[in-house]
Amino acid sequence: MPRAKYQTIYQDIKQKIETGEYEFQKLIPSENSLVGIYNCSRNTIRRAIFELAEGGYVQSMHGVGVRVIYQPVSPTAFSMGGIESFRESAIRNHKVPGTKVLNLTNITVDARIAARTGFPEGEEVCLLQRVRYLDGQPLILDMNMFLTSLVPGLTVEIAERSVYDYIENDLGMPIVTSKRRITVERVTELDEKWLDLGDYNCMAVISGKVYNADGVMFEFTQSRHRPDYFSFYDTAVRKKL
Amino acid sequence: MPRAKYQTIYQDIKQKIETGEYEFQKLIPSENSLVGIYNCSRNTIRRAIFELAEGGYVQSMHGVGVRVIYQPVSPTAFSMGGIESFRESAIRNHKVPGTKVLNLTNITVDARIAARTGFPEGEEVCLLQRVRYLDGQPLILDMNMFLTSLVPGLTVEIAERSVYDYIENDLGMPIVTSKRRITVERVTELDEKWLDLGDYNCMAVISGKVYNADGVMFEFTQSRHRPDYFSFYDTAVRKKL
DNA sequence: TCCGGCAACTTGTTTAAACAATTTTAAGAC
DNA sequence: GTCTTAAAATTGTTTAAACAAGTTGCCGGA
Repeated sequence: MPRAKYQTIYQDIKQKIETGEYEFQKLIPSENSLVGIYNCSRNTIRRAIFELAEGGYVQSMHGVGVRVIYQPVSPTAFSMGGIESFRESAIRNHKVPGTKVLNLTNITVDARIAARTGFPEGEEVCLLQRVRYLDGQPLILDMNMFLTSLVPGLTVEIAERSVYDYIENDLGMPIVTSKRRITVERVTELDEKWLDLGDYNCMAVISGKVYNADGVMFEFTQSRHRPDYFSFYDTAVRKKL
Repeated sequence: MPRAKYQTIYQDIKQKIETGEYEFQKLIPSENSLVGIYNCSRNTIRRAIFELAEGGYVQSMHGVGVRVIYQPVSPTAFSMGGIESFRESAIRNHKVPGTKVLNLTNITVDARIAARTGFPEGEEVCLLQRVRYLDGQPLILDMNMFLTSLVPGLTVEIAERSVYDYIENDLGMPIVTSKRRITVERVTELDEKWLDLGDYNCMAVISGKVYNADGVMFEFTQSRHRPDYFSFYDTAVRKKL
């Protein structure tokens, strides 16, 4: 439930765009009109519009108006984007999610791991490896490392359900920023052992560092996807220097 | 040259972070301090900080301060992110760029192309295919389609240099929003013909729709990268509903 | 020593206003 | 009719102020 006014307005306009009430390529009402509609100040309207522009819904044009540039995405395969859990993505893509936990152990960060993940050497982390199923097919191999000091008490039951639910709701630690890197890497023995790969010799890999509300990196994650079930979306707005 | 005050402040703080004057994991001066430093209002400071947060440089903490979470990226291979041209990316990655134009023809959009690109059927577009070299190695296969009505007068010379320079500087059409999709696809005959692939049977593919300042999609682009030279960066900030 | 509570500081949200920059529209001159 | 010019409308930037909400630290009381 959005408590801030600009979030309510954002949601309302977004919905009007998605349902077609505000048509593709047409202009939405001017900022001053929206001030009257939502009974708020122009700044609040502008903030909502700003977020819509970032999501690729609209584009502002100086002296002209705000144009709708949203078009629905054809829901092929398994699309991603933004910060969301596997479970959230699966539901959004109308797939039945499944999870098998391969490994859940505590380890100490050595030099090699420190260089690859960014965790300080000597720190205690919880290593979690999982196979992800969509409609029964094993398609994704997940590896997570959580700082034990910030994410204690992980169990196989939690890992099978949703670790993010546990972190945000049970531990009460908000997740804020996520820095990700997408690469394509060669298939490994582990990939071949656990996934249905066909004759693919590459995997789509998302590596990410996740920061909590204190700005501390508490998770390193690597997600290996079978190529034909991978699709990542991104909207970029060009900055003027 | 940033003309707006918040852009100047953004650049200044960003530089202080990159040079280490504002240290990793430390807090930058409070908003009220920055108001004094830059002699402006708090809103202007907040806007600069907001943009820094979006770029993954800082993270605001309610009631505490603004923490630096920037760490330099190890410059492996060919990294991407944001909206930038091949030439800009190459220079940023300290590689020598090269381009060979394979094809430059005008075609009319048929039903199949319309479905894949989003261009209206019957529209005239300019089809451009290029091989991209980094330090002499053929690594990327680019395909672009430009709306002829908005991007007229394309020549092989322009295609060898930089089409974006031509569009933004010569035609004076600002590029604003770019919606991209990253997938991994099987190698095609064209890939094998023009690129050094080794035994890879997959390619990293970036498909994008590019919109100008009028909110009109004027370009569809597909960029096929050899896996080991592909790396895409993204920073996501979790929204509160 | 421990704990409560208050004060000070910090970021988050909202309003109001003024001016700049750009585009569109309308009025008017020819 | 056509062109020029002015007015109106629209988004972009900046300032100022007030209050809300969260965290820190200090001080005093038990």
